[in-house]
Order: sequence, then structure tokens, then C-alpha cells
Amino acid sequence: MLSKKTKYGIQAVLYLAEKFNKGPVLISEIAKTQSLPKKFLEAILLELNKKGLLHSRKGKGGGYSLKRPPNEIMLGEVIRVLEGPLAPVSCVSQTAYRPCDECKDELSCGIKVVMKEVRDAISKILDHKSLADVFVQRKHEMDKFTVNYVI
Amino acid sequence: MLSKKTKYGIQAVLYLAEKFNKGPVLISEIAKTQSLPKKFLEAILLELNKKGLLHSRKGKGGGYSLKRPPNEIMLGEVIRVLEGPLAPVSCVSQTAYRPCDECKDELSCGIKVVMKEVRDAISKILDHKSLADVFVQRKHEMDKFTVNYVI
DNA sequence: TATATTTCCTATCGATTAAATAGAGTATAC
DNA sequence: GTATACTCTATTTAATCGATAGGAAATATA
Repeated sequence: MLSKKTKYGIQAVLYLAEKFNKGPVLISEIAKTQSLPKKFLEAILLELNKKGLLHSRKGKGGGYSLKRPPNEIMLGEVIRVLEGPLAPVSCVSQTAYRPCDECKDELSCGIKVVMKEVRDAISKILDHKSLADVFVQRKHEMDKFTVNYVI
Repeated sequence: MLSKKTKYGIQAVLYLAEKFNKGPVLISEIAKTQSLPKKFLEAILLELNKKGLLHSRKGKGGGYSLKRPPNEIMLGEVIRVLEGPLAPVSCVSQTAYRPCDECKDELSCGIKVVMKEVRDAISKILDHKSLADVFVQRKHEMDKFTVNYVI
């Protein structure tokens, strides 16, 4: 299960995607409109910033913005920064490989092959779904439930 | 990332799968052969037992065994018992649906649709991979690295 | 029935992580 | 030079993880 930190982070970058090319956005604006705890959000954005997903400017007229356009930032990137590797076990992680310490023999492990499958399936989705894609999908989803009265 | 509890549990049921139809297996035997902390393993097996995956008998000649044959127990079941839902967010869980409390409006959530995709992809793998399947896969994997000297 | 065996149950412990907040520091626009 | 807004470090509280202890309950067998 994704942590609140990750969910907050995704909400925030989606908001920044919405405001892309409209100038810097204040942390407090994101916190207010998305109902997120401001101080916590501050830490989250800082982390995303350090990992190169965001751009920030201090002082008056400052704020946060996406470093790349929404169609070039993948959900997988955001999640990796805030939650860690996508892989269910570290020994099948592409970005953070580490042998499992419980595992005497990686070869005869058995679950490794299955978990690799899982990792690849997750990555196939999250590393190919951009913030822009999420927007389009959300739009579609909302339209399905919206009755369109055309006069 | 899967917890040690879950990994231990998987190791244990795989061992039980190996010993299926060969009578009850002692916790201490599993702990010893798989190098798992005995007391911790005890709690894990108890949980799997309560959720109906295992069969147990107390006293001399007792021990644990799989309640169903290895080809009828799916990895997904084991993981759900020990780790919780497969879904990355509770609002897309099939077995443990619960609205996310961060989420004002599930409809306009945006990430929900993506996470549903992820959940389905994970389930497609783990709910169709039985303990027996894992065995076959492990065998194949080991054979790939075994030079066969035929005299 | 007595006893050894083995799972079952409850409680507890230390360490780590999650979620959140506080407050001072630093850069920037005007 | 002052208000603004991000940056950094530290702390708090609660929850979870990993593990262990010790006795209760059930069972086989002598």
C-alpha cells in the first residue's frame, strides 16, 4: 500500500501539471487547494526537487513548478522517489538492486522469477504513464459519469 | 517491498508444498531447514492456519501441512494473508475495498484508474501462480545453470 | 492416568518508520 | 532592507516490524 507521503506527492505533482507554464505555484496554494498538511507537503516537495523532478524559486514570486512538461514525467519516477523501488523484493529491482538478506541462494530462490514478473508488470504501467496521461484518463473517467445536456 | 514476515511465510509454504502428502511437518523442522526464527515462524504459520491455508495437528506426530494441494494454493492468497491487499491503494482493492481517506472525490481522483491497472496486473500474476508453479519455475531456473554431464 | 510432545495464545520488547510540526536559516524580488 | 517563500535540522507521537518469552491447550502413547 502506498504511503500518505506518496499519495500527497502524486496529488501535488498533478496539481503542478495542471498549472504547468502558468508560473511558479506556492506550497501553501497546493496545500490549501488539495487539503494537504502544509509542513509535510513542504518536505515532500523538497524531496522531489532534490531528485530533479521539480524546479523551485525562493522569495517573492517564487514557488514550485514541474521541471519537465507533464507528458515527460512518469508516475513511476514520482513513486520511486517517495516510496522506493517498484519491485516487491529488492533482488529484482532494476533501479535499486540488492540481494535479499533472507536468501541463501538467489538461484534456487523460487519466488524471484515470479517477483521479477510482477516488477516488470508494474513498471510497464507506471513507467509509461505520464502525468499528462493521468489527466486525460481522469477526464474520460469523469465524462463517463457526466450527463451532457446539449441545448 | 514485501516484509520479512511474508517472505518467511512463502518460504515455509513452499517447503510444505515439497513435503505435501508426506505427513505433518514440525515448525522446528521448517525453521531449521529454512533458517527462519522459530518463534516468529510460529506466529506466521498460525496466521496462515487461521485463514484456512494450512492444516495443523497438536501433540506427538503433529505438525503442519497444506490444506489443499500445491497446485490449488496461489501465491496471491499467501501474500494477502501476510502482507495485506495486493492493491497499491485501498480504493481499488477487490478483496478489501475501502475509500482512501485522503480522497475527497473518488471520481476525479486521477490516480485511481492507473492504480486499478496496477492491481489487476499484479493479481493476474500472483492469483494464477500456484505453489506448484513456483516449483516448476525454480526447477527450470536451476537447470539453466546446471551443466548436465551424461556418461 | 501420567507424561512428553507440539501447536496455540497473549504479552512484551526494541528498533525502525510514518506522519506531522516547529523554528530558524537562506535566497530573492521589489 | 524588508517581506516573501523555499530550505534545513530537529523533534514528537503513534504505529508497525521483527523477534522472543512463557504458559495454555490438545494429542499420542505408554
